[in-house]
Amino acid sequence: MDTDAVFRALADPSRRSLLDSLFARNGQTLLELCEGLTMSRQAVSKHLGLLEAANLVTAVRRGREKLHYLNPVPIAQIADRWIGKFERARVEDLVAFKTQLESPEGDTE
Amino acid sequence: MDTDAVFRALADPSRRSLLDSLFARNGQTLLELCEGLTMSRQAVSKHLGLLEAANLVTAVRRGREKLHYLNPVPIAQIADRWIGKFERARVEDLVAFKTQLESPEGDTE
DNA sequence: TTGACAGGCAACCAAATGGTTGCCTAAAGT
DNA sequence: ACTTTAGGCAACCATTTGGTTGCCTGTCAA
Repeated sequence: MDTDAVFRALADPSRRSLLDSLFARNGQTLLELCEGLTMSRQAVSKHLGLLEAANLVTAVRRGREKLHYLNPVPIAQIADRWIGKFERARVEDLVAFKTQLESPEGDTE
Repeated sequence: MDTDAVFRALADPSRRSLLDSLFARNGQTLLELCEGLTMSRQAVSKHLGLLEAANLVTAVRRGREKLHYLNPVPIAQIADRWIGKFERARVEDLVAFKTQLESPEGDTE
């Protein structure tokens, strides 16, 4: 499990919004993921490649198209690393509270 | 809350090991954090600057030294973003299981 | 079988990043 | 007062990174 690949993959805003897109609708093709984006298909393809290498996205070929699925496991491992076992419940409640406070406004990223 | 700063701060292995160091012992000074590291003090200082800007580390000046503390909240927010409310329990159990399998060996990063 | 469509590969470019060195400020210790 | 110690600031350098364009492979439909 290559930890570094996960963090570097998450470092880019375009890749994060790709994950958001898959979180909203799982199993999209490359061209579907390109929709609404300004950059070229090849750019998106590269990003997906990094996300796959980091195991954040799993891809399945079906005929000539490729379906992409979000894999939440590496993300859960991040939280596991720096949040103490006993701290966890407290911090998660705090986060839920904060996001509820902020959500009425918007704040996408 | 600048999300991008958080992810970019986490993207670097040196910065992640700084967080590890603070997770092991909270409230360290710059020079303490430099111990055992190969890079220069200024490099570490820069890294800490990014971690502070991302709000992953909170620093308090005491006299001429500066104490650094790990803040787990932004990390919890990451998990919140891509792990569905109902998926969470399942994924966390899976991660706990996987890390238990891997832990006997070592695998530091 | 010919054309259109989904995607991959490689070369290339501008910008950001991690690191260095050198010098500066401020708080303690003697 | 002088020196040491903790840390900050700025300029600079090599490498990486995100993006582009151009071309190639494979699958489906007419």
